[in-house]
Amino acid sequence: MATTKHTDRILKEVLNIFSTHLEQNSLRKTPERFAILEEIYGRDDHFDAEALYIHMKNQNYRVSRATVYNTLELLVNCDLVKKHQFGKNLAQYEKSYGFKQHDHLICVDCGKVLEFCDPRIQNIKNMMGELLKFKITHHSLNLYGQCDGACERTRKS
Amino acid sequence: MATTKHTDRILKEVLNIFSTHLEQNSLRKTPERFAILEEIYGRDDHFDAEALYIHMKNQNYRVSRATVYNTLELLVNCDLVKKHQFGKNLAQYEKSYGFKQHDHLICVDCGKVLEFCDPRIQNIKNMMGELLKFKITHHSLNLYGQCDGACERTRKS
DNA sequence: TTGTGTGCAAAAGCTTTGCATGTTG
DNA sequence: CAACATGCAAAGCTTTTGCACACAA
Repeated sequence: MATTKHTDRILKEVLNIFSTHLEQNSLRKTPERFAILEEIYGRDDHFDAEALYIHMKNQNYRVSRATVYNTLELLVNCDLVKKHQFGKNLAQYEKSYGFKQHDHLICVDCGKVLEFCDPRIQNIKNMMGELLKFKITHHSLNLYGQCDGACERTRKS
Repeated sequence: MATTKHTDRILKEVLNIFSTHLEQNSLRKTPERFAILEEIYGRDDHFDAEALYIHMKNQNYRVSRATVYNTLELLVNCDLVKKHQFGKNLAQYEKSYGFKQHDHLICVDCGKVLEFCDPRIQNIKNMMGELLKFKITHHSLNLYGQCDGACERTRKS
C-alpha cells in the first residue's frame, strides 16, 4: 500500500523527469502541462482523455481538450504515461512511472480491468524479435473474459 | 501454400457455418451477407471496414457501409472473422476459420503486420483465468517495433 | 520580443442510427 | 404480408486542426 510520502516522492520524481524531457526537447514548461501530469498521478485508475478533461474542468482548472491530448502524447513519449486500447475505439491511459510493468484482463460484461504480471511475455518478445528480425519496443497483451457473478452483466458504455 | 481446391473447400465450409448461424439466430439469409463473407475469404490480408466497402463498390457490388459493419459484427460473433486494433482508432479485420490461432507483430514505422504463434500464451491465459477468477474467452497480443531497414520509415496513415 | 502553447470551435475520421424502401421467410 | 435487412444520409463520438491570443524563454 502506497503511503502519502511514497506518493509525494513519486510525484516529485515524475515532475522532474517531465521537466527535463521538456528542456531536452526545447518544449515550454507551461502550468497546464504540469497540472495535467499532477492530475494523472493523483488518480489510480485507467481513464480516457475526456474523463481527464472533465475532471479538471470540475475542479475549475481552465484547460482545453487540445492541451489535454497534446500533453498526454508528450507524457506517453517520455514513458510517464501508458496508452491502451481495450477493444474499443477509445484510448485509455494510466500513469506508469514507479509501477511494475503489467498486462490487463478486461471483463467484457462490466468493463472492469485487472492487472497481472507474467515473465513469460518477456521471453516471447525476445524470441519473436530475434526470429522475425524486429526491434521490439513495446507490447500490448489483453485477456478478455467474464468476471465472477458480482459483475451483474452491466456493461459500461 | 493453399491450393485453389483448399480455398474452395474452406469457402464452402464457412458459407455453411454462416448459414447455420443465421438460421439458429433467426436472422435472414440475404445476398449481401454472403457476398461480404465471400469477399473476406477471398482476401489474404488484414483490412478495415472502409477498404472492404470500397473494394466491393469497385467490383460494382451494390452494398452500403451500414451493411458492411452489420455483417462484420455477425461474422465476428460466429468466429468466422477476427477483429483487431493495432494501436490506432481503426478496427482491422481478418478471416479466421481454418487458420491457426496467432498473434501479431506490428511495425510502428511502416505498418507492416507479421503473424506468429506461441503456445506459452495459452498457458498464461489458463493460469491467469484461474488465479483472477475470470472465464477468459479471448485475448489480444500485439508486439510493436521496427522492422529491418527495408521498411524505409514510411509510416502508413 | 519572438515564437511556441493554449483555448475554442470547427473539421476530420470511424462507426452507428433513423427512416423509407425492399425483400426474406 | 409482416418483420427484418438494406441503402442512404445524418448524427455521434473521439481525436485533430486552424486561428487568434497569451505567455514562456
